[in-house]
Amino acid sequence: MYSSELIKGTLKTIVLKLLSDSDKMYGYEITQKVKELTGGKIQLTEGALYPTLHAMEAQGILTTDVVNVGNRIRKYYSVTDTGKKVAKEKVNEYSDFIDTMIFLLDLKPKMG
Amino acid sequence: MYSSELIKGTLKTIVLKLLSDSDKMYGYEITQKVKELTGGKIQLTEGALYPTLHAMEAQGILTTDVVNVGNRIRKYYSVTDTGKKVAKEKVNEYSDFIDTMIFLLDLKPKMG
DNA sequence: TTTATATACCTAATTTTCTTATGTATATAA
DNA sequence: TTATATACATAAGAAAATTAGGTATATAAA
Repeated sequence: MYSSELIKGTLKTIVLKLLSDSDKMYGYEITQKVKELTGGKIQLTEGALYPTLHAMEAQGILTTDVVNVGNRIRKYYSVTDTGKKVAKEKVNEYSDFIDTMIFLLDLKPKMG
Repeated sequence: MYSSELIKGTLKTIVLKLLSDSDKMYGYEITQKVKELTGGKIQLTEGALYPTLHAMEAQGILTTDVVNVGNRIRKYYSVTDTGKKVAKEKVNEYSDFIDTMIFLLDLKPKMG
């Protein structure tokens, strides 16, 4: 787990990236996917995630689809057309930011 | 200029890196150096910088040396031995974090 | 000459964003 | 029957920044 201050400001970008690459995902699923993909290094907290999802829905970036699974509720989120633009902008901006930080901190990034 | 949320959480790391690579720097100088190195993409605000410098001094990470230049005051900051450790840890942690974000967002970092 | 910009420090109120804590409820494994 | 996992949500508080304001000197431009 990274110190919490590092993760600040990356939540929306991460969520939009994951949702852009899949048809739809629900909140809990997003937390688990991020945990899995980062080997537990990033664990989104529900207290941060849910309000952010609600805000992005209110902004027209996401739409929801509530589904009953057994007796439990699942609220699926999908990226709207507007949201897809926002997602690309966010990811591109973060990519540029990372390049700037790599230069500023004189880092050697690993290649894939 | 990046959207302000991205820069959140990186201030201490940036300041410690710059101070580690130079003998001493004063607050205003740090803002100008960061602006110069990033082509204006990152501009530290004094309202964030000065309280952070004071906090790091109180924590024993930095020491100060006040100098008169003409009739103006300059407060030079240097990294202590403890601070050098903290600086390395911060930069290493951020480096690791960037690798994780590159993987998570599926980015292609530029090489130096 | 006076006005704007740059240098150089600082703090306080507010806002943004997150953590922590709490709540509801079902399903399942120990 | 008790703990853990699933699945949603909100609210109080903390952390970290922005915005706005203050003091003061130096210099370039109008």
